[in-house]
Amino acid sequence: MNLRDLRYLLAVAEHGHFGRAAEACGVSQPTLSVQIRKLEGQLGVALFERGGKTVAPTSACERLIGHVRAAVAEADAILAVAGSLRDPLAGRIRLGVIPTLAPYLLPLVFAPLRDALPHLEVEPWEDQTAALLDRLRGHELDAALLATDVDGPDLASQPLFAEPFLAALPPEHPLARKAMVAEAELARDILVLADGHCLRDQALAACGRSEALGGTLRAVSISTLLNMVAAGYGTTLIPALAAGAAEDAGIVLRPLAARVGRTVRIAWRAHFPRRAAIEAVGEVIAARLRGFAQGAAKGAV
Amino acid sequence: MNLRDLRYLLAVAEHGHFGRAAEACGVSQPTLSVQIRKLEGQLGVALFERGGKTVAPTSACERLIGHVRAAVAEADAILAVAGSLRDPLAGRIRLGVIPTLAPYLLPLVFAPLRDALPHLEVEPWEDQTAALLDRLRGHELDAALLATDVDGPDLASQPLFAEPFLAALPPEHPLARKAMVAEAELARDILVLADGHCLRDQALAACGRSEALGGTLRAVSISTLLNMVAAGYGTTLIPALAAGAAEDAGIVLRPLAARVGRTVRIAWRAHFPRRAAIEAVGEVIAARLRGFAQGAAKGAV
DNA sequence: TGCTCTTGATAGTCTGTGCCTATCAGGACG
DNA sequence: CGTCCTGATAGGCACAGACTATCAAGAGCA
Repeated sequence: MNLRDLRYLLAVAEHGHFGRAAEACGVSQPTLSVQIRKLEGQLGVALFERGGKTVAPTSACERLIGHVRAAVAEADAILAVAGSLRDPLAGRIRLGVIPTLAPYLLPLVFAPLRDALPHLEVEPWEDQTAALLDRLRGHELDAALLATDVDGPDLASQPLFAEPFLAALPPEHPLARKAMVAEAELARDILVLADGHCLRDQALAACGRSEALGGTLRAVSISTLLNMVAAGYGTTLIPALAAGAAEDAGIVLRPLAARVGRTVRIAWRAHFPRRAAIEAVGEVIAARLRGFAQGAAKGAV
Repeated sequence: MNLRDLRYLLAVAEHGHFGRAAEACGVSQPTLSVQIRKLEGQLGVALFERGGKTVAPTSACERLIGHVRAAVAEADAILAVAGSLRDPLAGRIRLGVIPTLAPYLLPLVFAPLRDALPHLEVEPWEDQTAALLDRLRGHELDAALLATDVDGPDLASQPLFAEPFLAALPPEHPLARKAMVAEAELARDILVLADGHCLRDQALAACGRSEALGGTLRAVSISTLLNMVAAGYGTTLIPALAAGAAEDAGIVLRPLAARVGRTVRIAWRAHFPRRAAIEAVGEVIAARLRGFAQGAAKGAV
């Protein structure tokens, strides 16, 4: 049994006439005669009573035709839905974003994404790098915005923009009097995020330490860190997109002598079939942040 | 797009593995790979993301799969319903019966029909011959029990049993003293049914008249006729199956000298596809009435 | 009654497609 | 680094579905 046969059956039932049904189906009349007869053979029931001039559906046909209509309607629905899904720049993209990026980047790119890709529904998911990669590999996410390289042949990625780090100092800190801070100078009293944040490792590496300061601080967000710095507990190192939040907290920001920073990139499964959507999202974000590396050093976003 | 392809799609989605899905479908793995890929091409969307070891449905696939399941389920329903309709001795037969036969025959054959053809639902419809033939030709009935020959190449029929006529007389009627009545003797004061009843014409023909007695009587049933006879308004001629009703009304019945009668037959459209059901019904009725022609003359049914 | 028109069925043929086996390619794992 | 697993690809075969041409059966009409 075949969907085509079911359409033929519907056509004959509707027209009550093989010739006109064949015309409606765009095939020849013998084709319809043969296929309907074959269908009757497969089903084991007569579907039509062929009289001299009339073709009338049998009661068996009437019992079946509701299901036939339903099957054909579902098949049409499949085609219709597939048609609406055909646009690679439409649909939903589940996008993971690391916590040190999400609160500062997403407000910047939401409107551009909506404008440039109106049919793409970007659904953000905030978590740490390792969790995002797990979800990405587990098909729970389609892409992720990370600040680290990704490895493994199952994933691919593309850099979007460079984000410098800035020294964040309490106003009364001695280093706040300098126009520029050397990374190593922060090592003495730097505060870093909790385990699992890529920014923690990057900040420690930047100032030449391999271990965090002893202590119980387990800051889970840059926001917490900034409050600690503002209260004079120490210094820290923040990504440039968080500059606005830092200044709002009354913190002094200084560029770093070696201009260290991180590269934000978008990652996806190598076999993900809607790569075009990923690349479009990445391009919109990159365009929004273009020239950011230069401007950020001067505090402009 | 093909129902087979949809089943393949469901199998791959369910197993997440082309090889095992192919085994479940009873085809080779390359067949599935090719057909799924072809389906993706037809739909214009990727359905599965093939990773190194994993096959995961895309979001498009998840959007479509409900319709796919529905289409396949409807197709299965078609097969299941067709299977249940396959028995030619099952289903519904709309059976027309003429009014001079229905009230006397149906009570006799209902139980035998139910016993012999338990899956066949015989739905009686009572009307005069011409109306029954119209409905039969118009596919509103599947068969009809008539007492006349049918003509035309579009209809076929088969005799079931012979039903003699009996003279029905008021007890005080002069003819009631005779053991047997010659048909012509009834002509003087015979009462007949209204226009359209085949029995009217047959009764008139039997006693050699071509016109009914003048008058306003338009009896629409044998029952009315019997009441008229019982009241002494005249004589009539009834089919043997109505003998019981006549005797209940206190009417004297006499066999006819020339043994005229009618033949009850079943008629159907020549192209009606469930001829087996018709013939089975006819055979049950004929069997029930077998030997009736002889017995009826003696008043036994 | 016989002619013609309509309509579905049948025959013969061709092409496309679905299936197979054999083999390749890429990634995982010891 | 070789081996296994898994999906993709290639080549060949067979059948199904489509076409054209034609037949057969009824209906309508002269």
